[in-house]
Amino acid sequence: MSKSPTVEDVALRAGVSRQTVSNVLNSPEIVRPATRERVHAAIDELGYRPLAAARNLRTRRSSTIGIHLDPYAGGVSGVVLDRFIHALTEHAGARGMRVLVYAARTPEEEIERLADLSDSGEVDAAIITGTFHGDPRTKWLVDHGLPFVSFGRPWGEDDVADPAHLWVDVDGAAGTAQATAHALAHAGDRVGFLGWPQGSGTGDDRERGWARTGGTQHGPRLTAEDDAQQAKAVAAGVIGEVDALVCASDLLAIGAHLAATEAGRAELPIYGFDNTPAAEALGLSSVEQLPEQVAAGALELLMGPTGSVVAPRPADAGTAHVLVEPRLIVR
Amino acid sequence: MSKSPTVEDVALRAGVSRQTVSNVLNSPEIVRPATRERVHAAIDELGYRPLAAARNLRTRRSSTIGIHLDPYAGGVSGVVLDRFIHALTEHAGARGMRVLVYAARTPEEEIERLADLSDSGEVDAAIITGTFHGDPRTKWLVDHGLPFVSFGRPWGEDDVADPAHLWVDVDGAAGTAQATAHALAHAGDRVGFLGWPQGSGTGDDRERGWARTGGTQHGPRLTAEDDAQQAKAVAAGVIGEVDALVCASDLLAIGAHLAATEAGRAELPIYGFDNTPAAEALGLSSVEQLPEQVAAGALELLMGPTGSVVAPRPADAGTAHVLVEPRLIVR
DNA sequence: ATCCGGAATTTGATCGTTCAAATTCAAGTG
DNA sequence: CACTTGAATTTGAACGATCAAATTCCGGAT
Repeated sequence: MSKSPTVEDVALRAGVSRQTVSNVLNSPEIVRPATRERVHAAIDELGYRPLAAARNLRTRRSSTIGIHLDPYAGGVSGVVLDRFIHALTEHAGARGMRVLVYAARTPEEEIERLADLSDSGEVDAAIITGTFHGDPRTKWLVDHGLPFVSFGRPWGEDDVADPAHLWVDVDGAAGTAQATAHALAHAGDRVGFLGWPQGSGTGDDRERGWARTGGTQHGPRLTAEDDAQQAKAVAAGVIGEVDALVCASDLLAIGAHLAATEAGRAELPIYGFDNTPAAEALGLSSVEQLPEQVAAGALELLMGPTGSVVAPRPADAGTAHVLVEPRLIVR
Repeated sequence: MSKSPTVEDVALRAGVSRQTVSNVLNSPEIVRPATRERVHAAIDELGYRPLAAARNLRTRRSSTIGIHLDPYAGGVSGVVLDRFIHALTEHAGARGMRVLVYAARTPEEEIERLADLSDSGEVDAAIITGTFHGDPRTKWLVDHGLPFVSFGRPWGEDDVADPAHLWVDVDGAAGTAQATAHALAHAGDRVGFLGWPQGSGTGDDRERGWARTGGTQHGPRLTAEDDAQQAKAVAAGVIGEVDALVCASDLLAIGAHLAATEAGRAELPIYGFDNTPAAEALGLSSVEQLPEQVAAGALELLMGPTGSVVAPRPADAGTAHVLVEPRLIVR
């Protein structure tokens, strides 16, 4: 295995200078077409690829985005994050970006990782997930000057009119609203809601969609932790009194489904959230988050509509976020 | 934001030379303790971190491992890969390695990505998943000289005595054997097996565990594609004739569970594989793959028991693989 | 006092790329 | 034909770290 060719080797072969080769790769439009072709030919013949480290050193850019990998919590919803990361990787690749994953178990540890990656220049930007009100990570990132987008809005403030930073999210209320409307149209008036205990931004948001679509008028509102057995127990009490149940997560929906089945009402329409493989396997309707669109939105906020370098959009009112409308999958 | 300090700044501050600072970071043992402390103090005061690009350029190493991210196939088993990647990221971090993910939809596209990452020096090694007999990726990797480990053995040859490359895997047969033994001990003699159509290395391996533990003697052997509805249909025919069902995947197990429930035998012991959240939610027993151990094994093959640079173990007979014994989770 | 040898530290060179400035080229103008 | 102008191309320097070789330091033997 001989050592790989450098820009100099290509230049020699094409009868031009280093810089012209570099220009062909980075600013093709300023190179005369005939020259450009000659250089391309040389590149192909030698199988040349720029060494990332050298380029990164000179340009002080890594063209890499860091993203946190949640510890396995046992919850169903990890799937959404996984699909998001996958979509992000694909979109990033199309824009000449790479995706580096890092692990951390606490927000503090995550800040330490981010400091590593940022100061050593390994990432140009980060994407954080599962933000909450008063999240130390967002403050640190803003102070530190590392461009970033959060998947999940910065609950607590008016995050649309006065955003603290860039964010992407799924419009949970719109999702449960779709589910509720579908239930009202096809199942009956008594549409209940099974959600999480109050206080989580995401959960409250999803409940809002049900409430504003008329759910409160006829159906009960139940609460359980995100656990199938607990959901089953809670749901069991109302199976006879509802025509349908809208749930804040697939896990809750599975619990409700188990309760319905035991009560002999297996056909009771139940709507989950996240459209996980489990919901699909059980034949439950579910709200699909469309992680692909979220990923595209995140990159757009970080890099502009078509750019191939990180150039975050300013966090101005109304334009600092992407809110994706989810889609109900009926089964 | 002033520009970040370099090794020179630290040296100046500590009253030593560049190289000594470098030595403190890379070969602390050759630096006199007093000097070492002085340098460390300077590093802390300035908040210095080595610039990865510069180091990578000089050392011709990236300390990064590339791993493929599967496209979302809709299957339950993605969870295992996700947990594997998470564990890999944690272990890698502890050894000073980073994990870069890349996306590809076909083996050919994956080879193209690997060529990119390898030739541009962005990764020092790769981990590929879902290998099959005659996989073009392994041949390419071997020819190209990029160190790698496959998650999944190179089915087809005698991969233990005459391994073509390094690999890690979970002992599927051992897993179904555990499940079968448990069923025989607690449920009854008639233990059936619900697997995939013959021909997939993984599936055949899992069936083998059931067969060799005595399953064939008393229970039926069924086949379905990895789809809950199909599994349900197939299982429905034998619910009355078995005391337990061992399945090749959680998705099959869910299908079987649905069939059992409809037939009024909801309590029929059913064993899945992968221990996905869905199985947990439904209260099904399942074989847990222990992706954490697989990840540790992969790194050990690539970097030795404690090393912090990529130095793959030679692919010799008997020592070129790590086969993890899975664990049955009883519910 | 001088010399020796290993440990500790410093110096000079280099990795491959792109930036910034300088140079050459080609076409048009007076 | 010399002269301008803008486009195309080349040259020299720099990014920040580590390697390899050279140098200094220091205690012990002569």
